[in-house]
Amino acid sequence: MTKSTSTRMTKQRQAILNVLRSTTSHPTADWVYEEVRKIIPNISLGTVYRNLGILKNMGKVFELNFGSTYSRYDGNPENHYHFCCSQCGKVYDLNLPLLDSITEEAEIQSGHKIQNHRLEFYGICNECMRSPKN
Amino acid sequence: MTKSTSTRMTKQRQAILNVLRSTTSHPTADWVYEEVRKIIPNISLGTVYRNLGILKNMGKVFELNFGSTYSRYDGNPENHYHFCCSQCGKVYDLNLPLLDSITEEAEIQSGHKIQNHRLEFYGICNECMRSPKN
DNA sequence: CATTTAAATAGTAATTATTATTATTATTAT
DNA sequence: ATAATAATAATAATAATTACTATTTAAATG
Repeated sequence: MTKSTSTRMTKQRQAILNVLRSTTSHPTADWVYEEVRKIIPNISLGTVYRNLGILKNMGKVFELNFGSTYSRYDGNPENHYHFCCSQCGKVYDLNLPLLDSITEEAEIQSGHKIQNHRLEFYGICNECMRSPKN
Repeated sequence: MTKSTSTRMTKQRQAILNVLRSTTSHPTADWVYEEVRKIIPNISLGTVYRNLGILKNMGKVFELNFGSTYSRYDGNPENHYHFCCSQCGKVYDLNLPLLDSITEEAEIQSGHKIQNHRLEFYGICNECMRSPKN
């Protein structure tokens, strides 16, 4: 196994992971960049993107891409479901049990090897319902 | 109601819709563009994008954005679930019953007004399983 | 501890999907 | 036929993300 799948936990990488774990707001790469800059002022945006990708491959971070042109990142790598507000764009975690049986069902029905699934809900969040023009 | 929500079914728009309805491959805007060019050689890529957006708003087309940096389009606007191959990137339709009850459940649990949901499965498609290095 | 080696970084340039702009063309209404 | 306006082609502009490169950093080894 000379597979040198590098994993130096640099201070940049650690700071990015810490930022992601400190919020439930599913931030964008740019938001993470701005936050980490408060700690490491001269960090590069490219470093943020590269590490988000590495952390994703390491299974420590999850990438979400809803209807937008940009990705959001989730510091909770366990599968869970999301709600995305069509008005303000905020993404919320949902506390629902995982649908394990549906994965099997889909596998049997389709013949593909299914590893995981993603479930997302769309609508208007309760915050926007109170104050419509957010 | 002077809301002139234009809807001229131009030959470009119709051709785009026809192309989308003629395939189950969930093509990208660029693929649609190339296909439509076989019929209307000087159609503009901007026209394809604009019409995909209009058709989406009209509810005739569905936009999918999986793990990629680009969108795919589906000529079937009815909600249904998808499988996306992590190896070759192909997107397949799944023939599973809709999970209506989970929507209610999520609404009650979260307090948000939920309008629709999206369910996607990821893994290796049976084609890639046969010939690994696609 | 000094040296070697390779990964990681900052800074910048390049890419790429998508959207905006604009002058022109086509379609519908009067 | 004329007027009004939606749609188009062609092009330029945006914006998120990725690639590049010289330099720095961290781990490994002697």
